[in-house]
Amino acid sequence: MPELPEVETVARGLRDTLTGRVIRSVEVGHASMFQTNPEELLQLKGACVRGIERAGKYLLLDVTRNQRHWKLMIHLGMTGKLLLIPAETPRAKHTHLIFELENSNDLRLIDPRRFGRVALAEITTAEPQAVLQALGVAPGIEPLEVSEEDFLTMFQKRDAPIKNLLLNQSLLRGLGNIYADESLFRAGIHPQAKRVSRPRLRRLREQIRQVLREAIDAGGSSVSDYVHSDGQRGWFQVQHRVYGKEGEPCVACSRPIRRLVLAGRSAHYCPTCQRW
DNA sequence: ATGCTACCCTGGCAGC
DNA sequence: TGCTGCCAGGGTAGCA
Repeated sequence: MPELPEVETVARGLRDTLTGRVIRSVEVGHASMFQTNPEELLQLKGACVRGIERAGKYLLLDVTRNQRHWKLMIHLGMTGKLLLIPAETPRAKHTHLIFELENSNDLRLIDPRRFGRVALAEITTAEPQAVLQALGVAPGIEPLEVSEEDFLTMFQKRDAPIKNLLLNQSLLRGLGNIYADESLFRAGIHPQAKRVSRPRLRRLREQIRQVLREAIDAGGSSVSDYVHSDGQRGWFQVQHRVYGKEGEPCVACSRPIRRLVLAGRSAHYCPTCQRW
């Protein structure tokens, strides 16, 4: 569920409170959540969280103990929540990871559908790239950092519908269904368009950056499950122009928004404002 | 190499 | 009030 703005909001919400904290105990739940052996997570008992960052839709925590250094990857899938809450809070159903911190708070991962993933990699002499690969982090470029030239070359030679390409995390990492649809609408490009021209790709890049920045400012989109690490909802959903608006009038031309299925997902678009 | 489908899960909601 | 079917912000294996 969470895309780049939602994951960025979670990372920001955790950064100040989590950085410098010691993990007093570790509890792991359903094994299918763990890409690496869940037993390895138990090594983090007594470790200190040094920092938290976001790469695409992945959260990356730096953790150290006795000169050893790990990166912990947490992906929230569709329904994952990462909450920082008082330790005495009753355990929610579908809780799959608990870090009890030394300040009487817990960091808890709750994910009903279990589409999320957790992986741990020790940082030794390996190249940073190899560590990210071991953690299963998609190799795509950050959409807020991609240069115009890289963006153009990335999409120009591909033959798939532009919406499918935007969802491919090994090209750009961080866009999901909501922000792909919203960016294409703002750029006036039909989701099924192929071989999009350079001027229109430039416009698309600008609109992607714009919509992501606006969404981060609004704390992300809370459509169903997503909440910040403190349980608060995001508010960008009220600014959606096409996502979830099938049948409603287009904000630009008043004709009804339509929906089709692409890459196994709903694509929402305006058939008059968005051109092939 | 690239593109597409089926599948992984649970829960909420509309319609009967 | 059930029940059924459909839908959902994620990714990936396996096949053309």
